[in-house]
Formats: sequence, C-alpha cells, structure tokens
Amino acid sequence: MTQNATQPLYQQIKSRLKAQVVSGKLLQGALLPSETELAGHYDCSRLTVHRALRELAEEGVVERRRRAGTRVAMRGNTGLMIRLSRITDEISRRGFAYRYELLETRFAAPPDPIAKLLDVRNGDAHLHVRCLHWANNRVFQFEDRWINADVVPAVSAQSFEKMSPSLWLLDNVPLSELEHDIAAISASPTIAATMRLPENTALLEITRRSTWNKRRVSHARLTYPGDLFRLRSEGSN
Amino acid sequence: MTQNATQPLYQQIKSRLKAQVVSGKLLQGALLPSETELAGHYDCSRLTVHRALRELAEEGVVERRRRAGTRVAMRGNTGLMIRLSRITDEISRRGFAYRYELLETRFAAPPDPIAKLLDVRNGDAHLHVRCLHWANNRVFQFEDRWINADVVPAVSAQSFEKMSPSLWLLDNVPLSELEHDIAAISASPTIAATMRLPENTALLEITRRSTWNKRRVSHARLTYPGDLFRLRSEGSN
DNA sequence: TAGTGGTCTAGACCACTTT
DNA sequence: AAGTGGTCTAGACCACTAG
Repeated sequence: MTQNATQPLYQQIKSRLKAQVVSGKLLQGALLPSETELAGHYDCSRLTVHRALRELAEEGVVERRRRAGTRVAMRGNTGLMIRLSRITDEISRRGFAYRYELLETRFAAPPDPIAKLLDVRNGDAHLHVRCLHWANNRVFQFEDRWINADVVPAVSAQSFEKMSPSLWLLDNVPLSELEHDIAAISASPTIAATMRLPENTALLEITRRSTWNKRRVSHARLTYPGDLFRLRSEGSN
Repeated sequence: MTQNATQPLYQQIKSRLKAQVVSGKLLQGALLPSETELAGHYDCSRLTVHRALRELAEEGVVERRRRAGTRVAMRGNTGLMIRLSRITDEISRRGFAYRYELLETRFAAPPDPIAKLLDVRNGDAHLHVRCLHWANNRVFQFEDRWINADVVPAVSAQSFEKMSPSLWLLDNVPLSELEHDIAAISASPTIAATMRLPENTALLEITRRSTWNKRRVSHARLTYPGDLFRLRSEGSN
C-alpha cells in the first residue's frame, strides 16, 4: 500500500477497516490482527497502522487493550460533535443586534440543591446573577447563574453590569471542565414573565456545570425560546 | 524533558502549552514557536511535539497552517461532545421496558420541503415511516422519517413491522454522515395525540439528516417528551 | 511470561502557503 | 524561494495484562 496523493495512508487504512466493520465482514467483538500484522498486510510501518487504530478507537469504532488486542466495539454509540459558540457570535451570525441586560446580582446562600451541585457549605453566601441576552427585540437567552465565591473570589469585585458572567468566566477562569444537560421545558409563569414570552412556551434548557481543578466553579441554567435557538451538529460516523 | 513514568511526554507538553494559553502568557492569536524549535526546547523529537500540537488543534486550543505556523485559537468556541446511544440502550439503561410500535409505512411523494431536503425529484415516490418507541407505558420517542428510495432501494423490501427504520438504516447503510438540529417545540394537536400527551407539552425535537456518498439518504424528525429525555455531555475545555 | 499496544527517536520527503 | 506543518519509516524500549 503506497501513499496516495489525495489521502494519507493512515486515512486509507482507517476507511478500509471501517468499511469492513460496517459491511459486516468484521462483526462486533471480532478480534483484529495485531498492529504488526496489519503493518505487514498494508506494507507500511507499524506507527502508521497505530495511528489509524488509535483514531478508530477515539471514534468509538474499536476498543483496544494491551495484550488483549483490538476488537470491534459494541455498536450503537454514535458520537456526534456539537459546537456551541459564544452567544454574541451566535446572535451576530444571524444578523441580529445584541444587547445585554443585567437583572440582578446578589450575594446569598444558594438553595439546597444548588449548594449541593456547587459543593459548598450550606448557609455560605455565594454570587447569584440573573441576566438577559437580547437579539433585536426578543430575549434570546435567560441566564440564571450561581458562582462559587470560594473558588473564584475575584467575582466579588465584579458588577456584571456591562459584561455577562459567562463571558467573564470564560476569560478569567482557566481550563474549566464543562458538563451539560439539554432538555425541553415549558415556560413557568416566572420564567415566561422574565423572558417576555407567553406562559408554557417551549424552551430549550441547557444546564451547565463548570469545574476547575476538581472544584465546582459555577452552575448555570440557560433557557432559550425554542423557536429562536437551535443546536446544530455535523456528525462524523 | 524526559519521559516521566506517570505521563507521556506529549501529554506533558500539551498541558504546559495549554497552561500558557490560559494563564495569559500566550494571548489569543499569538504565534507559537515552530515544531522544530519546540522540539529543541523540550529536548524531544519533532514527532512528539507534533502530536501534542495536533491534539491541541483538534481540541480547538490552537489553529495550525503550513508555513503560517501555529497560533492560539480565537476563544469562545466551546466544543461539547454529546453521545447519542441507540434508543433501546437508552431506555434499558434507565430500567424501562422497551416496545416498538409501527404506525404507518407507505410510498408517497414527499411534500415540497422534504423533497428538497432529500434532494429528490418532485413527484417521485419515496418511503414514509411513522413509528413510536415506548418506555414502559409512555411514548419515549416519535419517529417520523422519509427514506430516499433511489439511494437505498432495499427499503422497498422492508416492512419495518418489527424493526425501526433508524436501527435498520444503522445496520444497512454504510458510513452515513449525520447532521442534527436540536430544538424545543410545543406539541401540536396532531403530535400530542400521536404521542399520547397533552397539547402544548414541551418536546425536544431532533431533526436528523443522513448522507451517504454525498447523496441524501434519509430525513427524520425525532420528538421526545421534554421531561423524559435529556441529552448529556461531558465537555473538555 | 510472552505478546500486545503505547510511546519515542532521528531522519526523511512532501505539500502547502506566505514572502 | 523558503520555512512551516503533515506524513512516513525502521527501529527501539516500555507498560500492561491475559494465559
């Protein structure tokens, strides 16, 4: 197997192996030849085969274990990549005018469930911020966020009058790990009033928990009008 | 820089570079040293540096171009990985009993918007399937799907009485590329009746277009009760 | 303990894009 | 034209783990 001008060798090997998996020549759980054998078969170096197999493993097509070898992964897991852009980009990309409005910022003891999620002592005061993101004359996002003041003491000096807490956190907290939940909910009377929407409007709700250095930094509930916001993804497999 | 017992070299390099980005030593848009220079700096081979930089690029931390070099990426784009599992796994994982119910399968000319999305001639007949996925005694997913009979002629022989079209496509169409839209909608009277839900219930709607060999294979609208279904993601950056 | 994958090297050639 | 990243090789040593 020689280097084709159009496609790298490891890519070609990936495609071939993938094709064998989906065509059924390699059933789920089937053992693949070792890297050395495949290198001989494709007449290339072991590293080239290794890269192909490593990427297939990252995509979830195969599973690898030392000594045990490489096996076709159990099917059914389709990984799809979704890219969320920062809200201002999202809005301007659609040609809308963006406006930020701070509703409230206060120090207070978070309610029990939030305290648990933030992993803070019950009764301690932390920062609660509520704000709106407007696109033209409609609310595009309602952000309801708690920030752990133990982990990010600098928030005390922030008013968030001009800059939303999500942007501020992005620029000021390093390397946070994120977890998301995405769900559809019906607008409660409170939320409906806040977002200037009719009651029971369908909303897309994204709950985001950020962690830094194994400590909970922030817990945010982001709600969007269902008709204004869509997540888009371009899948791989 | 020598190989540490606990962590691969390329990982250590990744972490160091990442740390420089988030600490502000490397500002957004800043040019990083070339692979050769970094290899000298970390006293390792160029390939090791290359792997570190390649993975940072995949994670969106840096952007690379030949001759132009490696630069710190523009911030604010948070990639989040969502894994969609096949519906039967999803339901059984929650301990519910799964049941599949076919509502209707017919050959017909798709309505204009669908015809456009499927990229088929107006008036040609294609397969339309509507079915339900039950979890215990509740509808977990309503699947409304059109399949391009030109691309997948084998569908003609399928009744889909026992097996849902999404599963069948997974097993019979190779390597399809997927695009998804995710939105929140309010249950219309028709959908509400089909899904046995009150009108205006908030629904999570996933629109999935699959492509094979640059031809549109299928267009599906999957709707879930908002309270029963959540997408979960564990992010990286 | 033997065989697998994981990592690393030193060197090489090529493709691409800015200068 | 020159310098960057992208790929590949042949060989090596190591870590892990199934038999």
